[in-house]
Amino acid sequence: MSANAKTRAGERPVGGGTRIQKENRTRILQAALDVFSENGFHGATLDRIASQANMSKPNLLYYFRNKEDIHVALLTDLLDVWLAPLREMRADGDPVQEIGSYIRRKLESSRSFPRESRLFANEILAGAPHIGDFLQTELKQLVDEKAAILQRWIDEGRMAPCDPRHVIFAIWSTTQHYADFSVQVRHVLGLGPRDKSYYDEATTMLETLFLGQLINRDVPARDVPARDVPG
Amino acid sequence: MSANAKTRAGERPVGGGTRIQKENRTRILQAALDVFSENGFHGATLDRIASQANMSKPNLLYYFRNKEDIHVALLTDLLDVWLAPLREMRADGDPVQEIGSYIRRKLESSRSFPRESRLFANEILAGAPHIGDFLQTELKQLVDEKAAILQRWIDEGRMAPCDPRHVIFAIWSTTQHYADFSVQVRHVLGLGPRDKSYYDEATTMLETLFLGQLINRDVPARDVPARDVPG
DNA sequence: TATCATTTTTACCGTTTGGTCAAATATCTT
DNA sequence: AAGATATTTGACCAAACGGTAAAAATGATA
Repeated sequence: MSANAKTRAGERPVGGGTRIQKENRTRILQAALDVFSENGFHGATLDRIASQANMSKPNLLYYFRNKEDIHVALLTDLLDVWLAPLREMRADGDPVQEIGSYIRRKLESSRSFPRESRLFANEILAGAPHIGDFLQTELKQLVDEKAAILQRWIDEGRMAPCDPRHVIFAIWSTTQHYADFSVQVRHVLGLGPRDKSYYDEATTMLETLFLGQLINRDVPARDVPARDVPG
Repeated sequence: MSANAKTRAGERPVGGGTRIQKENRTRILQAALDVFSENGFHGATLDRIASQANMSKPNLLYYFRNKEDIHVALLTDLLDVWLAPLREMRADGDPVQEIGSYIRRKLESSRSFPRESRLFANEILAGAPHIGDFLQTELKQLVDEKAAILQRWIDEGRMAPCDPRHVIFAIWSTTQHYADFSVQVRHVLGLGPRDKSYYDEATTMLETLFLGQLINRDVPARDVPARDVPG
């Protein structure tokens, strides 16, 4: 007699649901990613998400119980993508190689998933109300693990002594900057609203920076060693 | 006969207004800074701002015509503070000195004005709807000007060839990270909710990084030069 | 094709929110 | 103290918002 005859897609049946449910879920999440990443949680409305998904609001609420559930679903999906580049860092490589390729992976991630990056940034800025747990457990664990690799390199004299976790912070901030603050980057560089051409320059610069070749301390001071630049 | 007998504080009289007006304006702006920086523009409500300022909502709206005006007023005040550290960069110093002290100023700014930093970050994340002009004109101009100084150092062979504007971006992102993403930083480091002790480590690390001493490429590979770390 | 579960829509509700208005109160000036 | 001006408040409003209920439509199944 099935006490729960009336199924509700919003309750996430274990098996994943019907074909229509899967389709509509992803449609909703795609639309929600657009709207949340552009307006933040409070700036986003169910009406806008629904219309972006070509769907009525009650229909949307048939698949997700409420606004927060959509947000949490997006964040949860996000975390794997977010962790992936760091997970790939190997202990048996050398610093130049490993840090260089980590930077490239992170920049590529910013270029490919700017909406996800902004969603994450918004959540952190708001005080991480939904993923505080994740930060304190899973993320902290991974960072500690990878920081130990860097610490090893420090002990070997291949890196300067410093808290390696801050090195990771620096890579996060510089690379994500190009997704989260892209408006500022483009305005300062004088680029158009969709122009992402700065990523190549950014890659060059960040590799140079993190591989310790930005500043040449051997050139003492003053007096230019004749360059072909006039003026 | 004075066609405008009824004065409205919200219309910003040129002279600055009465004593009470000045007091209440700053009270409101302080409260609004708290609320906006914690919840973003859409997450903030006039009721919360008013109660934070120990003031009724209609009274608040006597001093500012609407919510957006408060936000714009905060942003406008902010921009000077935001630009100050970069403005101080001198052309006649040397790279190590100038970049080092710029980083320290920026970090100090993050530590002292985290709410302002988050307000700014929120505005950029939202697409800079209110300060797009500022970014394209005033900020771009200043960056171009200071980038020219860095370019000079590059031409002199004292810095690696790269787009110096991206160097500035890197300094912005790494330093502001400690204000905007402080929740993440604290959770990963395992610190309490108000602990800012990480700023010293951050300063050390960022100076090392930007002054090109993070990685020692002279130490070739493998085989540890005997350290007192077991395992 | 009849039956049943799933999906979608229409109409609606209670609350919150940004904002107004007119009256009441405080402050300043003479 | 009186009058004018500046400030504060309580009552209120329309729109937007998150969310619900129930019926209608669609799809699956036998």
